[in-house]
Amino acid sequence: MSAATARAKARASGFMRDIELSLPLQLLKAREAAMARFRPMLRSHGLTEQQWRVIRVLAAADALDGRELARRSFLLAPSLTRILQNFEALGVIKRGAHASDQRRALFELTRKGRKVFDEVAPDSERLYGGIAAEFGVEKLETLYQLLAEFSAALSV
Amino acid sequence: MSAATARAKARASGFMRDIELSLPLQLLKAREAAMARFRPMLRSHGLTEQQWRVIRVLAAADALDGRELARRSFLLAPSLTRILQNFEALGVIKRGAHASDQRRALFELTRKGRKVFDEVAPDSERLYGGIAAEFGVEKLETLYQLLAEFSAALSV
DNA sequence: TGCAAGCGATTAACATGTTAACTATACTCG
DNA sequence: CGAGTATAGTTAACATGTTAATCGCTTGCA
Repeated sequence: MSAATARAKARASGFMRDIELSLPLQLLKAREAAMARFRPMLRSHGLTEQQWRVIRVLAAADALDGRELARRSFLLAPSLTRILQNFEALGVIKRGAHASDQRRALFELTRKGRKVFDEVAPDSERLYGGIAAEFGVEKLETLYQLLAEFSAALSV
Repeated sequence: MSAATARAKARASGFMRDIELSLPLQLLKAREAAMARFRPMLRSHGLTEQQWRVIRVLAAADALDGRELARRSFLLAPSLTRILQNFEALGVIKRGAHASDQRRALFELTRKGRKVFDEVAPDSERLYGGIAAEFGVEKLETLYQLLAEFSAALSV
């Protein structure tokens, strides 16, 4: 596009920063760069990224209710409901009753679920290590810090 | 979970870094913190985030073929196909033929599409300005830089 | 006690993400 | 020229994202 055309377009449609200055888009690109490595590995284990997050959270806890599971795995309730129904049918998790609140359900991995975790975790750690090495451990730390500050700054 | 339980679990299921050290998850959280502000605004205009990306890209260009539109809006081909079919039916975009390649289609905004852009762009700029102000322009710049380096480092 | 409000989980409806398959067109090289 | 390969776009199938509505249970409070 010529400069004249650009000016004409600016008059016609107003100004807006270039889409390259869209933070959601750049966050998405960075995320995709990382997920492009994890996704094929997870797929070879028959898991989606979100399913792996659920297994990973449950492996680090004992039993969790849905609310806490959703918070830690950063999934919305409807997505979590579907994943848990699927996992329950597959025998990867089991559902228990909450002692004092009949609304809640408690979820935990079955032996089969823990086996899935044990199979996937080493692959995940290996890929993560590769990313840390390529990008640089210090820069990675800086990025974590900035992301945390950003999330905190906007959550007010 | 007690320390003893944690150790037992570590023996039983192997080690894995805490999920808080998942870069995809932290990128997702930061992205969600930002999108939580944009999404209600876009919804009030009847748009999804992805639909707005398409309009925004087309507003900054003349006519684009699907390949280039997908690249700039960072959408996969199937998603783009659905969005463009929807937009075409609504009269937001129009589809033209490519001069020398019958496989390609050229897409551009209609007058109606440019009107949508003109209505949404000021709201988008306003929200973006608020985020930049709250997080800090310099830190935002650092974050952009780190994200770009990360994406570049992993795209090898 | 009883009821209104709140909460946890699910369901519904539609849009997008993800991979694979498919169609039509374009290219390449013998 | 022509078979084989590559590319642009679409379609299919299933999983997740997003918002709204629903249902049962719990809690606060008159």
